[in-house]
Order: sequence, then structure tokens, then C-alpha cells
Amino acid sequence: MAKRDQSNNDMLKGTLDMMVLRTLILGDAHGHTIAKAIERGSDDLLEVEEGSLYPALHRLEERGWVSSYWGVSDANRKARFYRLTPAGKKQLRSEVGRWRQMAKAIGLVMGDVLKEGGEL
Amino acid sequence: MAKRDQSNNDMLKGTLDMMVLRTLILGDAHGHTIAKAIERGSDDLLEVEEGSLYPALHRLEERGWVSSYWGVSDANRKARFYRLTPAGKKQLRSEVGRWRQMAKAIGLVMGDVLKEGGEL
DNA sequence: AGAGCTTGACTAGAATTTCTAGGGGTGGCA
DNA sequence: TGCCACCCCTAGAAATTCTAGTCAAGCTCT
Repeated sequence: MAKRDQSNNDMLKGTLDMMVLRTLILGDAHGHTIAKAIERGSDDLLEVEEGSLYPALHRLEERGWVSSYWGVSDANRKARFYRLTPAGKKQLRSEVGRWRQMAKAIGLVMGDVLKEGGEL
Repeated sequence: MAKRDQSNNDMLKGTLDMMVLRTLILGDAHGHTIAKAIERGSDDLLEVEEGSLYPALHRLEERGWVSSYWGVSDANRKARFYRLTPAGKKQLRSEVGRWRQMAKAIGLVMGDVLKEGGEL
């Protein structure tokens, strides 16, 4: 499958949960679907590993941000669907706010270095 | 000292090194100075804990991105100064590229949700 | 019917980074 | 003298992600 490279890891720490919650706004979905949605949604810039996704899903459920149930996928296979709870929606709002702040703060610190023509 | 709240952690994972390297472009500096520079540079949105900074500095030196030497600070105290190495500059360029991509990818995935008037 | 591919869920263990919560030492000033 | 600001450091815990698998069932082709 040739992973893009290791550009992914590290920097998306803490953003996976946010992206999963965001994806579920569009409707219930199961793991496989969520991963593909995020990957395609990012123009394939991101790669979602199962080993990260499933623990994340379980984490989110444990905290009450999502609920789950067994169902049948489009491909007629048994699949566990996840649904965003009201608490999850609230959490998403909160995480989006934090992300906006972080991105802003980092932009401030990095300054010109981050701009397209940033001299380095 | 009343930390802002826990908004910091999590999401800036992997960005501390980048910000430290960026700060050193402006000239050699020691830990205390670097922390203050990042905090003030982010309009106090970020808080740099010593327990994160010093290990980061040692990590960067171990990898050859920075070199260090003992000196005397402006306040006339013994302090360990850090200097960006050529390899560190290269690393910074690489991390900046990764950050740009990450920010772009997340923007794509989040879509409207991230925009100022994002309906949620 | 059997082989093999695809979909789909899951987990143990390692790796990494950050935070918590401390411990020091020194210089300047009231 | 006492205290505060400056400055360095670390052990251990916490949290997330990745590596590298396992397992199962449906589909398709021969």
C-alpha cells in the first residue's frame, strides 16, 4: 500500500478525535468508512491507520462522545456503526475552538517562516 | 502561576521542536529565554513548561539540530546557550513543510466547521 | 467446492512526547 | 538576612499513535 512516508505521525496528535467527530456529523458510519472519508477528504494527505482509529473510536465511546451499534455495511458485511451524541457535538465545538487557537498561536510564533515565500 | 487551562497540551504535540528551532533562527538563546520568546510570541496563547522544554532541548542536541555551550545570561547568571546548526536549519525547513501540509489537510477535512461562522 | 481477495473489527506492545512535581543553585535587592 | 527571579535538570506518569499482527465472513472466479 506504500504509505506516503512518515510525514503523518507526530503532528496530527490530538486531531484524530476531532476529525472523527467531524466526519460523523455527516451521518452514522463505521470504522472503515470513517478512515476512507478522512483520507479522501484530505486529498490523501492524511493516512488513517486502523491501529490508531479503532482505539480512538473506543476512547470516544467510553467518554460518551459517540454511541455505537452493530449493523450491516453497504458491502453487506457486519460492521459497527458509530453515531455522534449531543455531548460529542459539544466536544467537537470545543476541539474546533482549541484547534483554531493553536493554529493561530503557531502562526504567530512562526511568523514569516510559515508564509509561502518564507525565507529560510 | 495559574496555567491558562489544559487547552495547551495534546494539540501542540510535535510542534514544540519546530518552534524552538524557529526561535533560534533569531540568534543563540538559553532555555528560559526560548520559553519566554515562544510564550510572548504567541500572544501568551501558548505556555512552555520547563519539563517539556529541557527534554526537548536535549533531544534536539542529541539529534544534531542544535549545539550548546555555557555562557552568562543578560541577568548575569550562568546559562546554557543553544545555537541552531546547519542540520537544524534543514530540519526546520522540513518541519515547516510538514506543518503546512498538516494544517492544509486538516482544513480540508474540517471544511466549513472550521470557518469563523461555521454552523455546528 | 475451494482458493483467494476484500471488507471489517480488534489488540498487545513499543515508541514518542508532554506533563507533574519535584530538586538544585545563584544574584540582586529590600 | 531573607526572598524572589532567574536558570538548569530529572524521574515517573499519562496519553496518543504506530507496528504488526490476528480473526472472521462475504464475494468471485475457476
